[in-house]
Amino acid sequence: MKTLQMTSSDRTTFLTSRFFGRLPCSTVDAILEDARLSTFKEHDILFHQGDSIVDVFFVLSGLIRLYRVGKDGRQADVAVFSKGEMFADNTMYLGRATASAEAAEASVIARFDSAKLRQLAAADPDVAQAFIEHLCHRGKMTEDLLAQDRLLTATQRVASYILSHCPNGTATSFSFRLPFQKSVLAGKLGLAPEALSRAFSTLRRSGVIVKGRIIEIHDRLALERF
Amino acid sequence: MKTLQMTSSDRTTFLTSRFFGRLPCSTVDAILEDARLSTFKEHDILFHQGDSIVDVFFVLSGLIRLYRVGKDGRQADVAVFSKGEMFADNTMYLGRATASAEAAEASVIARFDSAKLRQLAAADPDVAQAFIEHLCHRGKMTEDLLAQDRLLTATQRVASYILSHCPNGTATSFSFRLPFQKSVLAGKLGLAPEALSRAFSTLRRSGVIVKGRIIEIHDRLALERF
DNA sequence: TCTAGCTATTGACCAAGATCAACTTACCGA
DNA sequence: TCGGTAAGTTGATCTTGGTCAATAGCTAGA
Repeated sequence: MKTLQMTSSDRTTFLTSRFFGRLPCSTVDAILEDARLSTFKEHDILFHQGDSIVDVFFVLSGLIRLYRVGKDGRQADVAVFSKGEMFADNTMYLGRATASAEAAEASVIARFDSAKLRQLAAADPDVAQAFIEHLCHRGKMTEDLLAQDRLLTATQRVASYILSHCPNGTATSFSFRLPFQKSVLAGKLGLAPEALSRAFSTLRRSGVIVKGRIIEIHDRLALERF
Repeated sequence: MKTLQMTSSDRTTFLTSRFFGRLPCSTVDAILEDARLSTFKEHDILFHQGDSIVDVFFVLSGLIRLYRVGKDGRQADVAVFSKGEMFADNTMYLGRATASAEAAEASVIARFDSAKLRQLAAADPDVAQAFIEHLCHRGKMTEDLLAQDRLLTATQRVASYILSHCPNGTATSFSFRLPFQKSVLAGKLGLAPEALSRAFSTLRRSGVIVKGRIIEIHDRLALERF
């Protein structure tokens, strides 16, 4: 882990993010003054489930996965965060990490002091609002995963994920590049990597072609029928 | 649905709840002035997934389940709320219901105007903090369910639920009464009712005896081994 | 260019839980 | 007290996805 200086590109990442983007620049500046940047190598652990956490984290680049560990050592992902996303903000109030955090790729992470942010949230309604909105959104993402796990088959979950990357408009074919390894997508969707692979294989008959990280959809309507 | 007056017992329910309990009485009084109470019969729908919601809801008595509906009409519970719990507060900021709400038992529900609560949260840091803490807690509950679904078998999930009702202390045997029908517990744990029944049957060999809604645990340590 | 290691795919097998059906138990109202 | 209905249990079968192993493909470094 190495300490870094913030670049103007980093600053842009903050300003265009969900949390910071709705705050006045002066407030953002005040918060960013306190930012401490670190790099993490792939597989580095940021914190463990149950740890006392005194920081809030933000992804400047790379990928972070949150996971819980079962008694038998197996891991289950509960969230994945990419560039521009804040995480572990719930620990400002819960105090302890609800899951472990690991860098799924080499990452640059900014950290902010929880106590200072709590004070700022108490003093500035805009900051409190930003947290409330962020937590509402985060909660919906988790609820989405729970509902999908409970309602959909593996293939339907993959189809749904693909459709969520469909550009707006009426195009029936499109392609996109997976922003991470397939094993990370498998974890996010609550599947074993083999099951993800089989789901892609099943979707091949519905016009989904996988070339490494590139996913080509030849018939969007066929996907929507899953 | 019938409109009701608030009783002193209702007021106590508010004051001892997670959300209201941490607020000054003057703030609680201001919020409760706006409360509108209604009764719902079992199976009454409060709102549907996707509805525009302009209220925040609170359970004074009874039981509310939030569920999502799949394309095939199947339902998956994503949360269950009992007396003293607030729900659909995320719609203050998301605007639309992320799930449908149904009374799982005859219920008395208080409703509060979202716009007024948003204004109050913007004006009063204590109210904003109460929402933030409530959303953090709520998010952890959802993450708990997601992680359990992904990590545990049906029997382990039931064992875990039972252990969460274990009184503090060193007693190795105890009993408690399920606060709702078993079919509601099944939904909450993401199981078919038959699967819940089989899990209880499996746990019989580990000292768990089911008598209607009464669950008797004869060997807590055996349960902890699941 | 080649080799080693990592990622992903495919095959085979097995376990868990859903689904459907039938039966039992419990509760409520007449 | 009796009958009807709802809740819960149990059996059988099927589907889905996990696990383990082997293989293929891809990438990076020498």
